[in-house]
Amino acid sequence: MADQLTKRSENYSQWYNDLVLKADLAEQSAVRGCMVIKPYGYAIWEKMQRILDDKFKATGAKNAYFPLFIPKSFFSREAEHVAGFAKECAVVTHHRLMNDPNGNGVVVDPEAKLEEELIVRPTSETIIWNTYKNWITSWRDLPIMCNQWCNVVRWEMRTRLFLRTAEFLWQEGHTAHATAEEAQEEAKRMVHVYADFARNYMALPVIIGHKSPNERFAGALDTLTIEAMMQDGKALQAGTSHFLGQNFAKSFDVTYTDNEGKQQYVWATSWGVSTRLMGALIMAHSDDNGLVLPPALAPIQIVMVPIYRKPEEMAAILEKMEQIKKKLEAMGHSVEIDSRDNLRPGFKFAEWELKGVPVRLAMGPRDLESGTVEVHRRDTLEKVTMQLDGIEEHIHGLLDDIQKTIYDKAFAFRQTHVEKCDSWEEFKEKIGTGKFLLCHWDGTAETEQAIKDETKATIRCIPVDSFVCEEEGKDIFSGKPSKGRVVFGIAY
RNA sequence: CUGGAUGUGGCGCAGUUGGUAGCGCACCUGGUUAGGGACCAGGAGGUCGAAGGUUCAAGUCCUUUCAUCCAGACCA
Repeated sequence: MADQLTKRSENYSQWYNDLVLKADLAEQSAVRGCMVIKPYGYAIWEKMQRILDDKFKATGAKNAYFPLFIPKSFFSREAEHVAGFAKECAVVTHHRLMNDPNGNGVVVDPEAKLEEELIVRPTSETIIWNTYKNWITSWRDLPIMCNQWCNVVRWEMRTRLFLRTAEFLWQEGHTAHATAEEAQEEAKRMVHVYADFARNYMALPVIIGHKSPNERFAGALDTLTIEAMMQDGKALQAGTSHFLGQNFAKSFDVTYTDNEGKQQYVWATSWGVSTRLMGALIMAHSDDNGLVLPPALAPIQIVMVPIYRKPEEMAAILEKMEQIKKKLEAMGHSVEIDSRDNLRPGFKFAEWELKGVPVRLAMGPRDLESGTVEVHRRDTLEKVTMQLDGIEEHIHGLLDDIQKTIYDKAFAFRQTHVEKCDSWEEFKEKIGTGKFLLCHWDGTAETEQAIKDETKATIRCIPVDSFVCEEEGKDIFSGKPSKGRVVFGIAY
């Protein structure tokens, strides 16, 4: 009996959850709101990490590591920042356990109360800026560009595998610059690094843009974002890069002496992407047969399934497969031969499809005789029988083609789900149907909030590289003058 | 925190008017199978989220509590 996924149309959330579980990516942990990332899921994350890390280093950033615990007092320094995170912080108050005098197991030792509570980092701006203070004295020390790969904790009320867990893995870059221009340039550069990664590796068309003041990172002067559209038409913020101005420098008193001998506050940026990217990957490309992984991120790019009756057949097929595998690996591809002999081919086909492996090769006695192999591509589910001769080159090209096809499909989907809208009535009707709407906005937080209250829609971004529309118009809600259109959507 | 629901072998579920647990999948053994999620036979595994109560007897009734899920508010 086929172990089918819930159809997408019925309940997208349920479908997504089933997908994550059944594709063996992750599961809910026994710890509230946390997630266990399983080896196959983690392999995807590792691949993402490796690619991103190389890109960061190419911009001059260096990896570092800062503490998990942040003294509570650090949070009181930057008012806006604490307001943004205060409601979702885990706090360490004690440092010791003891046996319960009443015999009820182990309890917290009341004697071991911390003088000052420690906050489990929800993000590291505060502790990093407290550290940067000691690293920066002269203009010659700048810029400083550090990135750290770590976990952070945000005590969310409702959690969702990969998209919003209490603890998640991410990368956070924190840079310090001598001038505002340089910092703004850095923030801009990093959002483009993210967009490039999303588009070329995740096969995810994203919109680059500025966040509206309401949606900005707590403590930022400007937040740049990449916004992706999922298959249900909802928006997912996939990465952000912030221009923090001098807010943190002033809060933590980080100054340098410029080349004229004057004391100046430094300018800051921070940028990050998280395991949420995996959620984006899953929701953007998967179908009812399971995951569809872009070859650039698939832990296994090619799987080979032998079909046989007798041991001699199996030996002969496996030998052929090993030859192909070697050649493919020499070309830089990851290959797996599924030689498990307790499972039938049909079962293996279904299982590897569920896991999203881009290309599957099947070879049986018939192929052995005719010198052929069956090539199946995950994205279109097409199957062709081909001559073995030159098969490696064909697969090499096929992987590129799959990568492109997945992107094109997601791109076409988004293009048909974005439209201009100039009537409030129309807006209310269409926004819930899984679309991004390009609308005029008067630039005020009040209007944005009013629209959100009434429709749940938020300004996903003020686009800068696609859907840019800087024409005069009237705000869709208030009717006040507007200088251009922004992207509205319902977000995850 | 508000509203709704659910907690029974690893997973998904059933359990009638209370009479101390059953099914499917998965698992183990043996055999037959193998080009789209195999079949037969045998086998192992739970004391029903937790605590308390009613009763001769509780998965089933009552009270309390905890946890999870869904929808809100919040968020990457």
